[in-house]
Amino acid sequence: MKLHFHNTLGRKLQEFESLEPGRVGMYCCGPTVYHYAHIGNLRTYVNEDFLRRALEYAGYAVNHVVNITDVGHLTSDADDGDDKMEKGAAREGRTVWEIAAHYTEAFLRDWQRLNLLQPTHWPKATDYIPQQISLVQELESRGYAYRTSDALYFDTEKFAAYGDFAGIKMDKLLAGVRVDLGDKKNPTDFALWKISPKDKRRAMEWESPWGVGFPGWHVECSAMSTALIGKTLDIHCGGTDHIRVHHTNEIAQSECAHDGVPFARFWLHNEFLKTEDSDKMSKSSGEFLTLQVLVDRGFHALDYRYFCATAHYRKFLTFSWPNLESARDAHRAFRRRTAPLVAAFQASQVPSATLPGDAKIWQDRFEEALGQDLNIPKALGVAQTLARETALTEALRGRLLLDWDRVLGLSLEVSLPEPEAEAVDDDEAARIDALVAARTVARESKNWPEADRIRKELADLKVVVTDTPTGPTWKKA
RNA sequence: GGUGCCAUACCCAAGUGGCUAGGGAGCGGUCUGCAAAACCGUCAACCCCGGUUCGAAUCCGGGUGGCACCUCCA
Repeated sequence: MKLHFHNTLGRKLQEFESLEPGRVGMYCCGPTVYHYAHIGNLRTYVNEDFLRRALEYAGYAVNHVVNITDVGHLTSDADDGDDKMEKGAAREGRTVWEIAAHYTEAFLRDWQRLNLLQPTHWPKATDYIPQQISLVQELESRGYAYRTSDALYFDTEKFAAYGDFAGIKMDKLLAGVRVDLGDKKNPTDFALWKISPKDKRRAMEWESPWGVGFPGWHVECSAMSTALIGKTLDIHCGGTDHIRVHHTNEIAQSECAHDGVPFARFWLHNEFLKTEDSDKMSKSSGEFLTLQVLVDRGFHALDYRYFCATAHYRKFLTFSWPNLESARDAHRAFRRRTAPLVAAFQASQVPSATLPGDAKIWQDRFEEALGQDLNIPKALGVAQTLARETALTEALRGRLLLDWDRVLGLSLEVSLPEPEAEAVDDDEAARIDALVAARTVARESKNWPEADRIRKELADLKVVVTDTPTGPTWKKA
């Protein structure tokens, strides 16, 4: 099975090949844990999970690294700006370490609820300070760094290919008036190590050859990816917003420190989730939606996962409640349709070695979609169509769907828990049970008007009765 | 100002030169007393104007509208 990805490096579709046969080193930029992740952040991790799963589906062993940024960097590359972690701590009256622990935990909980596979490594930036310092030392010894009063900066002029990745035309950028140079030599120069002012203590700071301070915000990704994967990554992922500054700087740092060894071979960038009024979701603009808010509104986390699967990762996806509801309905119907098929396969005990020819065609269609720049919406369409394709036996369809679910990650083999029903006290439950029993009596004597009258009465109590082969069930609406 | 992206039916959304994408909603039906679910059927689109071509949603030019990045961001 062949995989093709749109590589930001070169901006074109390219057949994927790993450096080492059968093995993939994949680094994905993770969260800064100063606040909850919003559903826009999470879209990226869901898409990266589809990628991870598609690679494993294709037979690769994936060394998957997602960093946890628990050290504050400044809110800008210039000298001013606040530290996000310290800001979070001030906001909540806690220490930065408490903030990091709390939001890391919340993040991992979302990760699990979305059924995202655990990365091979979850490195924390603060656990890799020595590696970051030595990376900066490499750069300094090779002449790529210079000192100012407050920091050690990377001199982007020394890296000829600096603007290539993002398509920045350096001469035009220089004409820009929005960049305050401060002590920097070039507007694109960025801090490798920030030195704490003599008279001020920071919550997080470390000794270094340049004085007590903290690493620049691009350094951690370079240092940790090298430590855990190697100098050259097969795949590096992130949001489109990172192309311009973060990833451009990661490339500069890494390749200069490693004497030109290419930093990453494939760059995949996720497009944003937008809200209806065309804003991207952003924490800095105030209100934002978390996964918990969706859950509180009665959605299952996997409804959101399905929602993400309906759009290609390089396209904007517009969030609105009706759009999410539509995806939820599609998701629930899909599960109801596939559950009997999966059950039929599990009961059939068919040896799963070879696939009959007519099933092979479906398999090929699904894999082809994955291979076309990870076209999950198309793959999902194939799955939806197969679920209704009666030319294949139920067991065979169940077998294919279960196999494909290794990529879709919807946990089709288990049923989704019912949404939290409104709490009902014992007295009320007893009254409802009595009414339902009375209705059953009426139905048994075919007294339909009476049965319907009771259904109506229950409806007034916000109770919905559903008749099943094993008798009626009810739930509070 | 610089760079780039997008426009597909009621809604979401695939599609990159000929081959029914898919889903949700709606409508009609089958089946269950009714309801729910399921199943079947149905509906409809390629922003505008030119061009290339036997053939264009798809390629090219122009226009209009929307958006993103260039400051922390997924």
